[in-house]
Amino acid sequence: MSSLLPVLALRLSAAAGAAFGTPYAELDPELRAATKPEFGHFQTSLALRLAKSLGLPPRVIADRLVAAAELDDLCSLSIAGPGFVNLTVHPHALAEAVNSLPGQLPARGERVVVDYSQPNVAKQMHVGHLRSTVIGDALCNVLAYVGYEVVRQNHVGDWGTQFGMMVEQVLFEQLEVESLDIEGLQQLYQRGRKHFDTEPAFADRSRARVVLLQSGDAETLAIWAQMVEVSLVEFDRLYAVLGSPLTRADVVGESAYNDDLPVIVDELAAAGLLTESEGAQCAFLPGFVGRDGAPLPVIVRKSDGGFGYSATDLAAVRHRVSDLHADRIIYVVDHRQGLHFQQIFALARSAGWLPDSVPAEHVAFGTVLGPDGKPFKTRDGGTVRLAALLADAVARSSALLAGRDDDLSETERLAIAQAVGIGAVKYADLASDRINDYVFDLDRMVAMSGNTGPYLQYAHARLTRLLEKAGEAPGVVTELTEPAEQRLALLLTGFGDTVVQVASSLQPHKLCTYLYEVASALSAFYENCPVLTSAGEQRSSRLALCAATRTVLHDGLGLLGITAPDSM
RNA sequence: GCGCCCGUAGCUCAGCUGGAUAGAGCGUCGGACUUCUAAUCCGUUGGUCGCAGGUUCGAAUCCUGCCGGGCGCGCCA
Repeated sequence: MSSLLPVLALRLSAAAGAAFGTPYAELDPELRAATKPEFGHFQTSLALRLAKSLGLPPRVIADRLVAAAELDDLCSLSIAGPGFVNLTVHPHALAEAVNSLPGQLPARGERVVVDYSQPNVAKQMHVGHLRSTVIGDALCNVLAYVGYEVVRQNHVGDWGTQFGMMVEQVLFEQLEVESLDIEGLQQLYQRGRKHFDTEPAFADRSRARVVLLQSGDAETLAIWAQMVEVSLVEFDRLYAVLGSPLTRADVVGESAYNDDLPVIVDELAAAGLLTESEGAQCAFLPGFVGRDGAPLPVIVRKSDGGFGYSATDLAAVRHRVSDLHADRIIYVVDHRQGLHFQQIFALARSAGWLPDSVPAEHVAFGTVLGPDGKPFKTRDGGTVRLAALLADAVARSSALLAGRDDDLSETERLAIAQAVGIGAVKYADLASDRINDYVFDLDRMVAMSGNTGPYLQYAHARLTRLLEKAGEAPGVVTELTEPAEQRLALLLTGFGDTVVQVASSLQPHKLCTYLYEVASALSAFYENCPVLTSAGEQRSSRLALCAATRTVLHDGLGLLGITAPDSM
């Protein structure tokens, strides 16, 4: 017994069954955290909801429920208001629950494939990639925690017509690609684009070069591979700065599906799902309409014979189910691609590549906005480089750190500034519901008060210091007398349920909200309950409570992909 | 035109598998440092939950219709 709520809910269901007949034991009592301290720790409105079907006044039902409940060992029950049943957990049961907080759940024998980050070769990573990477990392951690085997897939944009143009420009300029960095590649792209638009002969050569690339011409592939390499070096660098576990082993770029694309089209055609329309091979699915109510196609093969991005996405779905044996597929991609994924999932199911037993979910997220409330851009309208953004954040936290008088070494200070700056950005990205847009505001992100990363990190650092000073290893929680310590203990027991909920709803902000509540409860505890200056059993019990809180904060931040330094 | 998403305190956001007087933070104002790290804490101020109907014993939450905003709707991904 460790997570209180499920146990209490089960017992209440049993009580309903005993009092009103077996079928009622199936009812979820919908046990919730009490809305007010005077209502105890949990509350249920079960009696109110049963009033109609039982034909009895709610309070009578509540009376019988309480009489039938066998909960004396865990909590006391009371009836209040129109018929709410309030549960107040006994301190010893609460203490026991804190002492046996569950960790990572056992393997469930299911594999989840998570597609996220998706940077593009020859382009600087920007804020859009930040969101996908940060949210994707957090979800991978959470899914692993609840027992999934997580397979990361970084669907890097490394294929397509623009690479024909870029290779052609490299040859034209007689460049050594190895000498370029990511910025050099991006500028090369811009020169190539201009060249393409102004010189028809070059445009023709570029188109021919795409064919060479896709058919495996050695010289073309070599130049392309160098551009990919330069880009991956940069991605690796940024993942390191971000603290993302993504590696090259997770990169399965668009190019990886090149050989599958004809097969995709053939299989769709064989299944009778393709129609030629305006020279393109299209799948028209029921329920998808565009402007003027016209049927909306999924274009798998373009009129010029090339494959559309939908073909690549379909190949990826197929690969993930049949080769990677995914039991669940997740795409962390911005909300504007919602319709696209609806189409891909529907078509993949029609084609038999995606069985009904495998859920496919588009984890959509909103746009990062600038101070003007419009999509985040530099002053001249350019893309904000992720590298610059992160450097700014670290500089900001570093400046705050510099204002403190402590005895940290320069390396320690740097490491903390890094953890706080990056943590601040990540937390801000995760703290509100991902579907909402948010304004990128560094001042707010690095603030030490409010629902921010630094605030949580600070709570963790204080606890670490306190436990170091204690001079004894924390034992177990034995007494919880003060309301502040009960409230904190109660919250700690909700950690596991919160993580399970996030694994299901794929909403990391629920974990943020929970951790913030823990940190707030810790503050109240801190104010009201002296730890180091208390004595005897009270001291050791409070130390144990602090240790448990520190673990929850540390692990919770870890699930969010945020480092929790031991001092700040 | 059709579709998806959003609209809660001055600002930024929780709450929305319906449940007791709608919660935080920031900001305002006022307090607490020979610190369990004041990068903190406590108090104060503040809301027609976009509008109108409907379902219900009960609606910020569910349904319908509006209003306002964002995004999407065939060969970019």
